[in-house]
Amino acid sequence: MHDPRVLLDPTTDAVRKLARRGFHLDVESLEKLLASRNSAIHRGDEARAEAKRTAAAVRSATTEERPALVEQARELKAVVTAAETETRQLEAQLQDVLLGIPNLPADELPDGASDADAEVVRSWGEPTAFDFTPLDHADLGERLGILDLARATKLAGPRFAVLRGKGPALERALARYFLDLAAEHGYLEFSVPTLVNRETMTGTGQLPKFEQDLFKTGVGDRELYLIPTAEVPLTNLHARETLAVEDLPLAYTAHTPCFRSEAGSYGKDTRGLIRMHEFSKVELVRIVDPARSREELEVLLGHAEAVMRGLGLAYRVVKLAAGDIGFSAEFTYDIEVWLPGQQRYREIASASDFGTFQARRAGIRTKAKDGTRGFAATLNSSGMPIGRTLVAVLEQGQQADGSVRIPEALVPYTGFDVLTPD
RNA sequence: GGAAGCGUGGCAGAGCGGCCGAAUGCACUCGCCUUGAAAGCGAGAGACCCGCGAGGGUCCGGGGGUUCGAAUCCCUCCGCUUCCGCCA
Repeated sequence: MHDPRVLLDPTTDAVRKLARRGFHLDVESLEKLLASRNSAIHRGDEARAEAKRTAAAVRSATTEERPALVEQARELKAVVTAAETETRQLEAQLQDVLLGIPNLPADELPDGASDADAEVVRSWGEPTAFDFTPLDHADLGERLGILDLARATKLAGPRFAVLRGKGPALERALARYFLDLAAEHGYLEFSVPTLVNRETMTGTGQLPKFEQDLFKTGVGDRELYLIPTAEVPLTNLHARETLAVEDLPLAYTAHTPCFRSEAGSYGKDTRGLIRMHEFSKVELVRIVDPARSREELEVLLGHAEAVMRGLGLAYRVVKLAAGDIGFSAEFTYDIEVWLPGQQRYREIASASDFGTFQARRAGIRTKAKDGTRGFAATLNSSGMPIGRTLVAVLEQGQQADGSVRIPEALVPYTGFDVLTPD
């Protein structure tokens, strides 16, 4: 969420920045709304101050003066109540408007609105060359007997997966490897709820605008949302808290299931494990001094890249286009892994700098030694999703005989170094 | 799910319906003292909102009510603790 005064300050250049992501900022109506809210607050404050003085006067008043003062106090109270009602309404309106305004994309991002407009920053590793026609992970998985998508559909519908045998073992190995790397990089591991309340979802920006992307559960009058990523609980751990600047950066990680409705992606990636309603992921979150957020993003990206390099997976890093970054982000790098089955790079992780946007929503405040107060900056990156990494491991590791070579770094976790067809 | 109790500042813990944003202690900040530290002494210090500022307002779990006036009274919701039941 933006500070409306900053947003309306011409030097912020918000209108132009938001236009890059196709959002039209209605400056006039926002200004009007802000001004009327402020004047309602002011009016209420004035009347309340007067009412307090009058109430104090009642006490020392003589019996004759008393009735008139009491009457006056009653009238003032009516004014206060009216101003408060108006303030509440205007405040709610302002909140509605502000919660719907996306973050300002950084100027360094390329123009454009799709992944085709992303700018390649660097590539690592060679797209695997095969002297046979590589299979995609779905075929590989079925042949190896570790993946059963048909039965998953029977259980829950499309976009769910069943893994069997060495499949789940590999999943578990990946998760442990990711978590161990995260620990090496200084991340504190958490185990968090995967079902969270509305406020938490609002803090990181999933709500109110993207309700249709989430799964929701309800029992009686209770409503909880299934997290689409551990970013949500991890970032909100410090919601409505004040953090000492000298304690930053905080680096947190968690391995959780993630649930996404994938509304609006009908027909996309219908095959295999690329786009699931449920998948598991190790997430990395950093809560940092906003003055250092862009440097911290580089650090975070480095940690995510280390995972890919550790597994020996060919990948590239791209800078997303201004119109393609998420609602809450101001800068995003994607890591794209090479998928031989598709003969292209596919997104596997996003590393984003949210500036103070999420912190304002969630109320993650900072206090410096000299007493200066502000909001923290939040960052996050996958580090990595288990399913998509498994896809890459299978596809990049496949061999002519239909077996799959397991990356060396994983062998200590799996206890096997090759997957062979049943 | 049933019963009882409790929710006050970073923590602990006072608080007759007006003099309470709130005693006191600890922790904290700055001075003095000390070779240094501790102790001791002195001073200071809450958060949030509106305002260029002066200043004003809000906040004693949340919401509502009574009253000229509520941390204090009433209702309600939430949370915590203990006991019972149920369960992994």
